[in-house]
Amino acid sequence: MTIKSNSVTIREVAQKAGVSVATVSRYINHNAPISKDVAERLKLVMTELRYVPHAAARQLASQKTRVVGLLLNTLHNDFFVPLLNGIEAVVRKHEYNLVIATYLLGSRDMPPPIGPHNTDGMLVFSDGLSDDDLAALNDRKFPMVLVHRTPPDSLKIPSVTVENKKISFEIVNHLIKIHGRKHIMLLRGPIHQEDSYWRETGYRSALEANGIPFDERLVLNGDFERNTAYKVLNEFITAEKQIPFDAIFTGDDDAAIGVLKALRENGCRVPEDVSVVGFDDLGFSAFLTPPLTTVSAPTEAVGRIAAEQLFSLFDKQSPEGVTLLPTELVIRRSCGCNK
Amino acid sequence: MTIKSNSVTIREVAQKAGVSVATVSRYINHNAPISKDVAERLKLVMTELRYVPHAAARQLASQKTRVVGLLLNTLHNDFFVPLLNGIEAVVRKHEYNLVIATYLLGSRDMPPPIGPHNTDGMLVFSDGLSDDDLAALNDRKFPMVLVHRTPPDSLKIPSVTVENKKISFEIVNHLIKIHGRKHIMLLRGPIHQEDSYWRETGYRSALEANGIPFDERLVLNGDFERNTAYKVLNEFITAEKQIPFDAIFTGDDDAAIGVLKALRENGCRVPEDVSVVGFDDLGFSAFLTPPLTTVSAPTEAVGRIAAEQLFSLFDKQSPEGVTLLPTELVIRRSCGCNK
DNA sequence: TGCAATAATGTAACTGGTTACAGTAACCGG
DNA sequence: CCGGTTACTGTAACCAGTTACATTATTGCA
Repeated sequence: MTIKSNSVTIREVAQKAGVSVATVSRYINHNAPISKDVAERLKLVMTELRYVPHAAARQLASQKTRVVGLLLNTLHNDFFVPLLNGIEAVVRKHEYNLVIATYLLGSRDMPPPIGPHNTDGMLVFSDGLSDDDLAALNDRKFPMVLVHRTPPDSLKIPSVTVENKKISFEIVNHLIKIHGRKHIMLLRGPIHQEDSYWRETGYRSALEANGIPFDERLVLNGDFERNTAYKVLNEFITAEKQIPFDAIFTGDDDAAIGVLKALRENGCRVPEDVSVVGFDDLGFSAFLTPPLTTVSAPTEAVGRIAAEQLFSLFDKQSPEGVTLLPTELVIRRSCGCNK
Repeated sequence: MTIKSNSVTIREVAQKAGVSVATVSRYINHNAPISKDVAERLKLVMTELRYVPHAAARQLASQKTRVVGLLLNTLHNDFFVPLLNGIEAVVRKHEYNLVIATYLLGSRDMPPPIGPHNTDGMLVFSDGLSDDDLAALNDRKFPMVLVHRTPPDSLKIPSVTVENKKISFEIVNHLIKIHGRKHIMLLRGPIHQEDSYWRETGYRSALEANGIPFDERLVLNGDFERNTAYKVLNEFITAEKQIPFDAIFTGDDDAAIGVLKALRENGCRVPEDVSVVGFDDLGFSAFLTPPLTTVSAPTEAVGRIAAEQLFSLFDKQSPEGVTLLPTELVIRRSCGCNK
């Protein structure tokens, strides 16, 4: 390429200030004493020349990218707004950069877009990475923190997530005990997704505890996404042979929106005919029609804590195992209560 | 530093495959012919060694980062979910990485976290950057596309945003003409923010067209954020001297949530006592209590198109000026209509 | 006063790729 | 059979920083 980089280099700064490049580098990184007048001179020269160190050169020489990655499988959920906010705030505080990438598990032909080659460590959300990839990176001592996922047994990777099972038991139990619901549908999240798994487990144990047989036909497969939720439920309702149901545990609030839409369009009243409950307590959930009974999850805190743990890994601190943040029931009107 | 980088280098690959590093590089970049058997050998060796090129080294040598940046002032709005999705999809398609950073205009002491030193170009959302910074970067021919903001007169930077004024006129006009509202409050977005400005302009012209005097006291300052909206409106309502109002144009749907909360808590019925209308038509807006009358904006398309324009700038294509995407009225129940 | 520790700075090797330049071998039309 | 392409490959300079090592000046303390 013949395009000359028009950016100012450290050597120009050094020359103009009458010092060596090493001194300039030390000044930039504050990692060695610099005499006061040299420091002042450098400060002047650097602002005058509008010098900004070339990131790639720094990264190559120092073997540090000052970048953390966030690997997801999707961004299609309002859930990610608080999560991102938590993460971004911490990353910014540490003066790092944040790279976001989605990586679908299907795409095994190409390597993940982020990893040791371009970040110092990363946050892996849910199924952003396969167990194998996780193990390979862990072998190379690449700093990682899992978010909404616990590590495979053999790997010691810190993990931050929320309590799913007990609270799912509670919310389903609430539908049964308080509202007398007996035909409770479960709208699952993605298969094999961990939150989805534990929420289902809680759901099943609530049924069992109340002597209600588990009915496979009342389990729908969603993906924590409102459009899918709408489509799946709509198909279910308009199917030929009707299976009666009187409540839906939607798995997450975003899907609840799709569920409410499908119910409304099919003339089902919420909560009179069908109770609906969600999970996450997103910002809008209190304002839905009707206000959504759900589980409040500290999503921003999850992001914040996960990011903090990643930075503590950078400082060679020991991993903290699984951090399970508490969740709590938020009773509103969509279950049948009349707050 | 004594920590040896444990990553595989191009030289190891070259040696193991019995070729020179130049050949390996050419194979990686597909920019020169490679004999078939060498290509096959390299493919094998690279997967066997799990070789991933060192991003910083590539960047330094090629003067390309393969990274695009997105600079925002905040992430606190569900609006950003579709925007991010649009952007991310395009970035991924081009096999680039996406860096996200928030940069508050107040922080003039430190330079923006992303720029020519670590990206090939960037998307600047709204007030993510000052006019001065914009001009400086533009002088250096740094590729940029503005999102939800038009460039200062003197700068030719492509810009992608949505039509605000005409549609704001229409929605306020609707409140007046159809519902007979006369004391319409405006909950502004951030001062000096462009969407906010044009929405206000549309609001004012609708008042004027209907012979309703503009009343400064009915203008509240928000920031397109639900908590602020709640706080500001709540203070207004509970203030000592009451100023009557019968409608609110909230400026955006996320703020509408805060507005609905404040109204509900103060015993105002929507839409009986007060009409509420928003802007953006976020995923949840159809499901609020009551369903929100709003303006649908093609936010995902904005992200997609802006990103595409950035990539076309990389190819030295000419900028496209201001791209103004159409918006349309979405009438639901919160204005008083009874769909 | 002498000697070690510390402060401040410079020289140059090194990071892991890309690519200009050069060179060899095979191919091709006349 | 010959000069000109074309296909393929290698050598080594270069990108813009960091840092080990060396050097000199200064300070502290016995």
